[in-house]
Amino acid sequence: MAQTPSTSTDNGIAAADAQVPATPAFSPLYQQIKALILQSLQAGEWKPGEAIPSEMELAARFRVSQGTVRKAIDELSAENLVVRRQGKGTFVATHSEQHVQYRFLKLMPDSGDRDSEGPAQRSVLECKRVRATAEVARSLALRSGDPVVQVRRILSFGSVPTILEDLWLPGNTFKGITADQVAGYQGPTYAMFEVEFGVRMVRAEEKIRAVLPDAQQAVLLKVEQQMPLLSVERVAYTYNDVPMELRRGLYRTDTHHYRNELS
Amino acid sequence: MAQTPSTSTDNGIAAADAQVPATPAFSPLYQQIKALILQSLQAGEWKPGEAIPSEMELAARFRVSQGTVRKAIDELSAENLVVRRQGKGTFVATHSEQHVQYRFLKLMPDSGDRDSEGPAQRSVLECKRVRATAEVARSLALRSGDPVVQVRRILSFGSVPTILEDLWLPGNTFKGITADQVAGYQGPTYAMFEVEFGVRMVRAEEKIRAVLPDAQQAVLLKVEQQMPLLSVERVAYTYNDVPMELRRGLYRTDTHHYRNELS
DNA sequence: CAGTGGTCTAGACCACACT
DNA sequence: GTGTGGTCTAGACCACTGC
Repeated sequence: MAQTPSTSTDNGIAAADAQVPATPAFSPLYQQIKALILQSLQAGEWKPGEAIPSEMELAARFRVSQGTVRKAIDELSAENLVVRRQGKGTFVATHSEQHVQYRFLKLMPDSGDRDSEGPAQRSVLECKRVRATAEVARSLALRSGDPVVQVRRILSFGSVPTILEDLWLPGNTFKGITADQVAGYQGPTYAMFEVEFGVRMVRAEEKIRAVLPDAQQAVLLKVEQQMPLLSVERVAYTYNDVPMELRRGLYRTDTHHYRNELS
Repeated sequence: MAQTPSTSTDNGIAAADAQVPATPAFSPLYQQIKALILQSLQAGEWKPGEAIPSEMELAARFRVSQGTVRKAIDELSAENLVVRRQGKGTFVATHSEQHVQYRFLKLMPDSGDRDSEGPAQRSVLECKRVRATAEVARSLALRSGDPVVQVRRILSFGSVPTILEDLWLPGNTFKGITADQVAGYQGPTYAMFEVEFGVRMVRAEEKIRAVLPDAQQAVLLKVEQQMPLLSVERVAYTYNDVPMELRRGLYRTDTHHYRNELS
């Protein structure tokens, strides 16, 4: 990693042959540093909420300048993997105590903000071991029939059932998860995943549709079957784009709306 | 703007009194540079698609180092106001010829990508001068009764009507807009706004709901009234967070879905 | 006070695009 | 080759936090 301003453009890739590389495979130093920090993050060298070493320390460890470490951390920070706090340090991001609770939930009350309606009440209807259907397996990069945990729950705001959700989790990683754990944990469920299973969700993709509930769904949400609902299918990923959760939600949108910012 | 490493922390804010400032109002140099570049962008000093001066030139103009200009442009680039191209220069972002056509349209075909289904066919149903309702006025920061232009159109993919949209535009800025302009322009409508009216949309907010169409909407989209549709209400903003368009779309989501990425 | 992240500079060199 | 953005360094100083 040592590299002075007058170093060659070698890049650490020991070419076994002198053929013209199809891809130059040029990767700036700060990207390599970023990858190394990412590895430590992934390996759990620093736990969620903890501080990572200071920029100077990391610079010394990797034998690069502070500026290079800085640029690496800049990107990690932009990806919400890490949070900088001036005067204090850089901390591993966490779904707990994050000033943005419910980072992945975009449903907002039509009037007021999320604080004004208070926290959601959760009631877990089911939490059972099942085998992955072809569809679930595809989303979670498993094989059909692999063990998964399915959780069904309802989120209510002001005692009005608003979200009906099904979660599918890889059975091996979430071995022994119980309904009580899902229902009883204080704070976001993704925070519980961090504490109890060491799984940190880093990003997610959602596919949104308008649908009508089936008979059972209508009963559970206490709405008529003619009421259109938002169907939100989410796949959440840990590090390295490994999918770790499939979630299908039905949202009432008569008093709430899904809010999105485009740029 | 001249500031050497040993400059005082003055910051250009000539304090009229010595009271303790409620807000320190500290703004780093690069933020001030960013604001200046933003002003030039807004004033139209460089047109969409054109190159802005090189980093070295801007550094000389503002009497700061290249690194400081660089950080200013970094943020403008992150906000999609400007596009950097190594070896060529930095260009004013545009909705035309942007490799990401339809930057604000998140509706995707269920199978394949947007290229595979080809461009949308547009048919403009209406384009008329009206007076702003209270609701439209609120969204566009106008007063009730102010002149606005309302456009209604249908977007079809593979000759299947998929989106029914109403657009409201401030009448003063979009004076003289015609249905032919909206329908006939090659490329995104937002690109037409840039070329014909000098209006560049920079960001947008959307509120999404599931709804059933009324009788007229169902006829126009050629769907049954029981088919749930996505209602997408968008407010698009120019520079300085000035709202310039209100758009209400009804999306079919039986063959398409609204795609969102969370992080 | 010391330690952290944040800003700014000056200069060198690299990768890329055009001519 | 020239000019552009992109990377990297070294060092200084500023702003914030907590001891």
